[in-house]
Amino acid sequence: MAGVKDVARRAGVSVATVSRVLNDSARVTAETRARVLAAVEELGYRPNAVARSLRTDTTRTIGLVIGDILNPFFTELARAVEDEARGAGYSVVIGNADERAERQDHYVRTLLEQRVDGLLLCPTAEVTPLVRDVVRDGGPLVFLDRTLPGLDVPTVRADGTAAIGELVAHLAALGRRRIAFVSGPALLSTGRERTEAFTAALRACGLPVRPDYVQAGDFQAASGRAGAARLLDLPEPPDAIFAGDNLMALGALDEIRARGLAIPGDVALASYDDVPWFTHLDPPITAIGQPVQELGRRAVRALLDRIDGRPVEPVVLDARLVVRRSCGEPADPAGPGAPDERHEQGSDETEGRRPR
Amino acid sequence: MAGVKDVARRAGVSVATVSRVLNDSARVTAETRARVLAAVEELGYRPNAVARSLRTDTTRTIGLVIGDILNPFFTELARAVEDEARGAGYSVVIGNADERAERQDHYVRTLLEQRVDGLLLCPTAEVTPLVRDVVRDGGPLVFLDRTLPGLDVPTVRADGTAAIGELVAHLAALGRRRIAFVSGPALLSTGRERTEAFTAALRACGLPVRPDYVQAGDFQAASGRAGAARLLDLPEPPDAIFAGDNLMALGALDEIRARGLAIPGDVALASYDDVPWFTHLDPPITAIGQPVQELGRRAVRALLDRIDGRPVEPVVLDARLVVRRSCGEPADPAGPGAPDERHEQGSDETEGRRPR
DNA sequence: CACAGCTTTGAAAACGATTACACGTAGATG
DNA sequence: CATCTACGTGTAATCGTTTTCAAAGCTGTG
Repeated sequence: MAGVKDVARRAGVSVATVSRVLNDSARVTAETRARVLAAVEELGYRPNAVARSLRTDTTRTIGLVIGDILNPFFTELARAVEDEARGAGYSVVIGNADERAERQDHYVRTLLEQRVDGLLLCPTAEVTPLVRDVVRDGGPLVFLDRTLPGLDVPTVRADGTAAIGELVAHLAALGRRRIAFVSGPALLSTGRERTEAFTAALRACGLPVRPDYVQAGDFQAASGRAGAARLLDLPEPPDAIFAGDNLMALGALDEIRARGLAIPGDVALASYDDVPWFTHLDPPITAIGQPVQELGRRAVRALLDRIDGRPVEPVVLDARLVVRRSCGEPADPAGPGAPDERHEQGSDETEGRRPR
Repeated sequence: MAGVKDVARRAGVSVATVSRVLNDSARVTAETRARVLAAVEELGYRPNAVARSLRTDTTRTIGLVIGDILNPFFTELARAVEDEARGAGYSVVIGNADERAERQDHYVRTLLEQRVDGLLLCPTAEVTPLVRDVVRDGGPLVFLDRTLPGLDVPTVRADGTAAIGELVAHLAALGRRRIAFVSGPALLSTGRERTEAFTAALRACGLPVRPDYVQAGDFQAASGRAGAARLLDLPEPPDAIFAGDNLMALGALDEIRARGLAIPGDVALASYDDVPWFTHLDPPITAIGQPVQELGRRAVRALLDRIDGRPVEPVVLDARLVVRRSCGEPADPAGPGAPDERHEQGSDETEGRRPR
C-alpha cells in the first residue's frame, strides 16, 4: 500500500511537504500543493491512521461501553453519541458489556490499549479494579446513564424521580390503590434510584408501601415476567404494575396476557423507558421517557471537554411521563392509531427518525 | 504512561525480553518471565496497541458497516458479529451508514485508514467509487445481508424466496385473494429479491399479479404507513398486506389501526423480518424470520478466511416462515401468551437471550 | 581442555507518519 | 552592496512496539 514516501517521490517533494499538504498545516505553494494532491489521487493514497496516532498520541476516537446492545434504550443512545461525535470529527468504538462486569472490563481494557482519546461508560454494577485504576489514573472518563458510588467521575444521566412521582399520582387518580413495582438490580444506580422514587411516590400519595409489592428483576425480559407472576400470585394481587425498564415491561405484559387478564381493565401496566413500538402495542403503554438523544449529545460534549482539559459539570436531565392508555384513562383524544409522539420527538431532535 | 522500556528497566532486562514475555513467543526463563510480569503489574503497564499495530501491520480488528442501527435486524446482526469476532480474538468497530451512501463511504474510508484487518459491509444501494476501489484493490471484504451487482465479492445472506412462497400459499389457503406487498427499494438487492419472490409466489398460487398491489417503500416506517394507505384507498383494497421489512410492517400496522380495521378480520398483515416484540403485539404478527445469529457468525468466519488467505464460498441461508395469528388461523394451540419462539431461538443459539 | 550445540538474552532496525530545526532563496531595507 | 526577514522546503529524530541477528552463557562430549 502506497505510503507518504511514495507520494513524495511521485510529486517530487519531501515527505514533510506531503504531510503539510495533507494536514494543511504550514504554508505550501499552491503549485506544490496541487502536485501533491495529484500524486495522492493517482496512487490512491490512504493515510495510515495507525502511524499517525502513534506519532501524535491522539486517535480522534472515543470508546462507548453500553450495557446491552439488544436493549433499544442503549441502541438509541449509541446512535445519538455516534452522531454527535462524528460531528466533532471523532469516531466511536462501541463495546457491548452485555451487563457483565467481566465483559465490560474486556472492552475498557481493549479500548484503553487502542488508545481512545476518551471513554464513555455505562458502568455495570460492581466497581471493578480496572475501573478504579482508570479513575485513579485520571484518564478522560465520563459515566453515562449510570453512576458508581464513591468515584469522582462526571456523569451524564436522566433523573426519573419526578416522572415516577407523576406516574404514581396518575395511577392513584385513576383509582389504583395496589401499585406494584418490578425493580431493576439494586446494584445499579438506575435500579436503586427508581425503586427509591417509587416508594417515595407511594408515600406522597398516602398509599401504603408493601415490601411484597416490590419484586426484584435484572432489567431483562425474563425477570420481568417472573416478577409479574410473583405479584399476580399474591393473595391480594396488585391492580397496577410498573416495570423498571422496557424489557421487563415486555415480560410483564406476556405474563398478564398469559393469564388472560385485561389491560388496563384487570391490571394497569406502565414502564420506565419509552421505546418506539410501545405506541404500537394494544393498548399503547404508558411510559417514562428519557431524553435519550440529549443524553448522548451531552455525554459527548462533556467527554470532549474533559479531553481538552476544560472543566466539566455533571449533567442531570429530567425524564418525562408519557401517558397512553395502559393505565386506564384514554389520554389521546384523537382515538386509536393517531400519531403518538414520543418524548423528545420533534422537539430538539435534529434528525428525528430520518425523513430521508 | 509506562512503556515497554520502563518495564524493561524495572525488571532489569531488555525491551526484547519484555516483548517476548508479553507475546509468549520464544523461550524465556521462568524466573525472568516472573520478574517481567511483576514489573508489568507494578507499573500498571498497558501495551500500546497503536504501536503494536504499526509494527505488525495487523490490528486484530474488523469493521462492520450496517444499514441502520435503529433497525432491530441490524442490531441483532451486530451483536452476533461481535460475539463471533470476540471469540476469535478480534474487536469489531461498527459504523452506522444510516442507509446513506455518503455516510457508508465515510465509515469505509475511516475504517480503512484505521487499517482494520477486514471489512463486513451491508452495502447501500449505489456502487460508490470508493467501494469499487476497495474491491479492485482486493482488500478483505465480505458483503453481509445485501449484494451489489457486478462486483465479485463473497456474500453472506439469507434467501427468503421459499419462505415468501410459503407465506403467500398460507394466505391463499386462508382464503385471501387480494394480497398486496409494500416493497423495499428496488436498488437494494434485498428489496428486489423480495419483490420478485412475491410476484412469483402469486403466480404459483394462480393469483393475479396486479401492479397496483405492489407499493414501493424505503424500508422505513413512514413509507410503510404511506404504502398501506395507498393500498387501502384503492377501489378494491387488498385483504392482505405483506410488508417488506419490520419497520414498514409497523407503519402499515399504524395505518390499519388508524382506519379502525381489524387484523386479521378486515385485512391480514405479515412482515419480512421477525423481531422480538412481534410476539407481543395483538395479534402477534406472522413474519419471515432470518437466521440472524447464523448470518453474523458465518460472515465473520468468511471474513477471517479471506484475511487468512483461505478460499471462501458465498453463503446463502434460508429464511423461514413463522406463522402467528395476524393472517387469520390461530397457529398456536397453546393459546395467547404462551411462549412463542422466534426462528433460531433455542436451536443453534449458543447464548440466546442471556439466561444470566 | 577445546569445541559444538543449545538456550537465553540484548542491540538495533524497522513500521509510517509528524514535526523541530536548518537551509536556501528572494525581496526588502539600510 | 550587505544584511535582514520571511517564506518554502528538506533532513532527520521521534512515537512504542516487534523482530532479526548475533553474542553470551551453559552443558556435555571427544
